[in-house]
Amino acid sequence: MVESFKNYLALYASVSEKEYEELKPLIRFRHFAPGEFALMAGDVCNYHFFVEKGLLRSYTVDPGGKEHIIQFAPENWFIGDRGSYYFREPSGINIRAIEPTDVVMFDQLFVEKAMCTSASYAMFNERLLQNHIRQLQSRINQLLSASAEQRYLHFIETYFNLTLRVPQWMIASYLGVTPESLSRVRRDLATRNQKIS
Amino acid sequence: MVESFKNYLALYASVSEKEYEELKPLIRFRHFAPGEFALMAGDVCNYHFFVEKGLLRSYTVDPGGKEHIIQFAPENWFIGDRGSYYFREPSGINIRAIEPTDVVMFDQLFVEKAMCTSASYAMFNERLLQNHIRQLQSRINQLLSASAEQRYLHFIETYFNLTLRVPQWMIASYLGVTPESLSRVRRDLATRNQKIS
DNA sequence: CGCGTGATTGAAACCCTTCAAGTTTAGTGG
DNA sequence: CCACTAAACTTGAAGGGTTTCAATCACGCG
Repeated sequence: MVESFKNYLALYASVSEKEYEELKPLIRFRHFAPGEFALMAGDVCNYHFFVEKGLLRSYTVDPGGKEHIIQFAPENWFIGDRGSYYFREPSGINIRAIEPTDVVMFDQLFVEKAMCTSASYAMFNERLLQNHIRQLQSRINQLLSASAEQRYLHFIETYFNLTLRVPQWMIASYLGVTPESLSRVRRDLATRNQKIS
Repeated sequence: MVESFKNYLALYASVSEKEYEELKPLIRFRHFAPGEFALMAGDVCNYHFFVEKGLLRSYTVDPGGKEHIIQFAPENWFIGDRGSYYFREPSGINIRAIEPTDVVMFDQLFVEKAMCTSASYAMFNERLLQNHIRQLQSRINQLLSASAEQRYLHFIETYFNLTLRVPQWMIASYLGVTPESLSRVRRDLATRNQKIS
């Protein structure tokens, strides 16, 4: 067992070994095989997931049956549906494994306990929330203003390590374009770079 | 003075009259004329704004000089740039009055004091954050999946009262389409409704 | 090998934008 | 109260970026 969750909390939330041991009974470890669901749309999201190893994705399915990827979660990322989790509503999103994935699952009880146990955990939690908002905001901004090519360039710049692990059609879905369009964008970028050199 | 901020806090954050009086020295009242800036891109966002009367909007300006509206804030809404505010970074957004607007301005000190003074304020603040995330998420989802017409229908459904106060080109900007496109969408909707009746 | 999934390519269609007129509306000063 | 102006909204025609649909290619795996 790698226990990267422990290391992560120590590093970013200053949770000591002793504090972690207190909290450990409240968390659950689980494995997901590729394609397996961690959350199905319609269910209430009872857990947040921390990815120790592997890769998850969250996505919605529109009325036309098309998937739209909300987020990828590789190692040391959190994923879940805060809206559903916090307001106890059925979730509109699915969370599913891309690779074989080991996660830590934790719920509201854990968060409350952690905030009591470790003073810095509350601050960490706040920072997580604020950062999440910042990231969502920036994505909205991009969807409003950038072309397919600009979005793709921004994606590989920001998540370069993912481009090798995620099938291309999922990246297209994340960017809000069709797989065909992304393929053409990539071809045009490649031919343009050839001409330059 | 209407003091709708006081009423709002009493209603949603269970802040008593006495608690409010304690906090009042930390807030600032201000008026903005139409077109006036409450925050200019490049500055750090030092305050959150609560709109007592009037209407604000926040927007970004892309490299091509086009405006993209992030949010409208009518009476009893909060507006600000959480990212800039929390991480102390220069903001990328402008906040500006559409109508003559009275606001309450408050900063981190107010929030911290409020959380100490009123136990329920912390919960309220958390709910505000979570709700914000939920709303951003839903907007991303819509930008990924909905056509101009669907977005417009969703907008008038959700913010009907705003459609009468906000110029149409700003609604277009919020939806991520050109004013011309929105005009056509509206015409098509109108003629279609005529045929039905 | 053959199957399935993902990636690519082409051609046509579609939605939306752009640009360039008009038209309407609202506000201002005579 | 009207005339004038500027801004907002509308409309048309042309163009661009993306999608759609269909076919083909590439690859990994039972």
